[in-house]
Amino acid sequence: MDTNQSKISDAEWRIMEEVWQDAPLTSAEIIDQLKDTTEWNPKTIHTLINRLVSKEVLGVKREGRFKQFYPLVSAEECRKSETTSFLKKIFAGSRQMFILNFIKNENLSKKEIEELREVLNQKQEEDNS
Amino acid sequence: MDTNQSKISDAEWRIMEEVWQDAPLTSAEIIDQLKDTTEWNPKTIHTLINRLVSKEVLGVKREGRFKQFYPLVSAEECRKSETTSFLKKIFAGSRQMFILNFIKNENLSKKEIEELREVLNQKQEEDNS
DNA sequence: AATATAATATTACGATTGTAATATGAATAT
DNA sequence: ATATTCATATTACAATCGTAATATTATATT
Repeated sequence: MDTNQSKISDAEWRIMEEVWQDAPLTSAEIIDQLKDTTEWNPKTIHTLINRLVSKEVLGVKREGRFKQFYPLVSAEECRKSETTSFLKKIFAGSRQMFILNFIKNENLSKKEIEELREVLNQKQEEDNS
Repeated sequence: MDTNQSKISDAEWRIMEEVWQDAPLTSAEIIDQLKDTTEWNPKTIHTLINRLVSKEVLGVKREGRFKQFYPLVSAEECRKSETTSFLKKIFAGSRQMFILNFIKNENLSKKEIEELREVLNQKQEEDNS
């Protein structure tokens, strides 16, 4: 089992966010989206897109004179696998250790804590049904 | 403010774990520790140690004919900063989004959920005092 | 049709990372 | 004292990443 297939780099991840949010997109559209939130040169964005295609994370279909890009992997999947590597590296793979640490250290707001308790309650009910 | 100073790579992180756990250590000791859990060539471990020294994450003191290495940054700090970059990349910096997702997706065991609720309760009491 | 522009492809280049090999200097064994 | 071994230092090398520049091809304009 290949746990760590082609990872998505930090910069590439920004591209994927746009595509996940609103696919399919042409490179021009992606570039346009990222105009506001990054300082990247369009050439750079092209490079990133192409790398994602090579990694088989982005799919391409030609639509007339343009190419359109769409995700080949879901954001969910990717987040999950990134979370797993993160936990493995930083918290020896222990979710428990991580989450306790997280709650302790990240000073969550009252509201955040409330919300968390909510979710946990629900979760627990599910389990008991 | 430099948010993202010299990061510790995946492989380097394994070295740091040993040193955090039981410093100071000589390179021979580090190598010995890692014998069980990795397949790394001792040369590789030396390289990693030296890089950590360059990054000023490991300190060195000469003890007679040996060098001893000790952490210059705490595990806490490092975990925290890694957590921050992770959240920034994967969950647009949103702790809330992350943790909800985490609880939903990671199927935590009953026991884990219990424990979580415990911690949250305590946290909430602290806040209310 | 010729030229300008826009889309796509190819190439570049230094930094970091994983993974060492080689070289040197110091200490131990014979 | 010399040879061997161990600690440390220097060098290597391909893959990935951030950050593009240049080249080519296809379309739109005049």
